[in-house]
Amino acid sequence: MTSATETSQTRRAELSLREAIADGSLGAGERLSELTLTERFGVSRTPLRTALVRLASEGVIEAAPNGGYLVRAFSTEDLIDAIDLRGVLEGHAARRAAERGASPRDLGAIEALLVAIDDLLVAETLGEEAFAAYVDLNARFHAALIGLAGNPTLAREIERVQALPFAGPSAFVGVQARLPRARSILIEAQSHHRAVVEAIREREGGRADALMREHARLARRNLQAAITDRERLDGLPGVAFIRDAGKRRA
Amino acid sequence: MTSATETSQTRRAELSLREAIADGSLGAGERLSELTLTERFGVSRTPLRTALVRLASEGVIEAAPNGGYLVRAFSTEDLIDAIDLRGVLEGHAARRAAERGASPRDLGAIEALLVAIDDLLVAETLGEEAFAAYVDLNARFHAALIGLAGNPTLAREIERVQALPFAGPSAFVGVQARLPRARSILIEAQSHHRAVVEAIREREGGRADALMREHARLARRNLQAAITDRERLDGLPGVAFIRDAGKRRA
DNA sequence: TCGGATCAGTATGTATACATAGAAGAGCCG
DNA sequence: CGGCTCTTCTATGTATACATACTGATCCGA
Repeated sequence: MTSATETSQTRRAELSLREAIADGSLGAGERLSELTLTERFGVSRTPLRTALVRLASEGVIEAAPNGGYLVRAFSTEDLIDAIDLRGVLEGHAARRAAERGASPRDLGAIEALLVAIDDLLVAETLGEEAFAAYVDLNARFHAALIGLAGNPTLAREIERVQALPFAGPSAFVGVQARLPRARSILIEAQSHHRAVVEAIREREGGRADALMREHARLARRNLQAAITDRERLDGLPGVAFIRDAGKRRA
Repeated sequence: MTSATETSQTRRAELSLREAIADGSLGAGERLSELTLTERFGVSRTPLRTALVRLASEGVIEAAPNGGYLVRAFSTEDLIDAIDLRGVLEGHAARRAAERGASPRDLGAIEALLVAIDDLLVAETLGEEAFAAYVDLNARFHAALIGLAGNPTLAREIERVQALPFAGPSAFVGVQARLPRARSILIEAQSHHRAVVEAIREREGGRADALMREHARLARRNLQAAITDRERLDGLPGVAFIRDAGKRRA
């Protein structure tokens, strides 16, 4: 293998495709021309098609009826559904973690993440880098929480739902960076984090479940705030997806 | 296109592969040789590889670290996790259906399925064909129920979880065909069906949720019965998957 | 002028050729 | 006799060639 880049062509095609869709340079509903994409990404059709099949099975793109693929368009309702679904799945993960019990070591690791997030939030205002750090820590917290459930199947499904960028744990936190009450929303989120860890420690499964569902509603709230203030959105990751898809199955 | 079979090579490869895995002729953990499969299925490597990528993204097979694919091996715990996950997702679907309300027309359609199932269960003993009819009606009931939630994202995820054959709505009902209390278990399942439709009609979201979770436990009970009576299993769909996968991620 | 049909261009689905990396076996050395 | 290494072979990942089906436009006829 050419150790120059040390990455397979398929991976390159997949990452390039994901990026192009996430940043909106391939817009929602747009038809994907294989030939165009091959020269744009510098790979041949074979690895590109592999990437297309993968993204299609994730739901980021969809197969057109008469061949080819389209960038999937999501309606506002679709986004809400996906966010709620994440809440349900993470809620179940938290419940299972509480029921089966977490080791002091695992609890310690996750609490260390909470302390790190606290450290970020003591500042009065949060700059770009602080937000980036928050997004990173938040993602790690959620991953750790899911790990506590000890259920690889569940973890896999959550990962899949999050493959839709707007459904990730930090979806639309970027909205908060441009809102005056940014910090207060993050503080509320962190409050949920602390409470769910406590619930897991105390083996309160129902409470842990409810907390994570409510936690997902924060993302939904951000989404709705963003919709009412549409111009605020430009350039935010995941925004490229928001376009009312024509028909919604009844 | 060759109208002889009127089906794409990719679809043929995918179906053949699924079937070979489900019936156990490709056993859990087995390495998949592309060349062997191409001549076995009568397709070339390109559509076969497309099918492999698809099944890998579904979790039926997995990519080997150094290239190629393996039939995925599932431990008993994995099966339980998948069944529980289905319960959580279907429970959420039922809850949403109850909360948003179902039209009399939709409720009528789903109740017609219940009546059809009732008709099957009045017989004292159930033959092979009655079981087949039950499996079909049961699958349609579950599909209709999920449809009532009006959430395509959720429906899609449930479909994905069920792609693991042992997690489908009728998983391990075949076990019941060989158990003395076969009919009584089906009657209990049907009781759940009726109750959940009633809960949806009465907009009792929490009840509907709990019922579907409990309903999934029936499959789990069947699974456990099957495990204790392992020899009873042979030839059952989904059984080919049961093989304790070596390590389970902590 | 509008509708339809035919034809050209193009894109996708499929097959196959090629290169490289991993695996297996044989031979050599200790 | 055992272990290590080299070689050969095979399988996968990638590139490309080919065939067919769809898309679009243009031309003809009503």
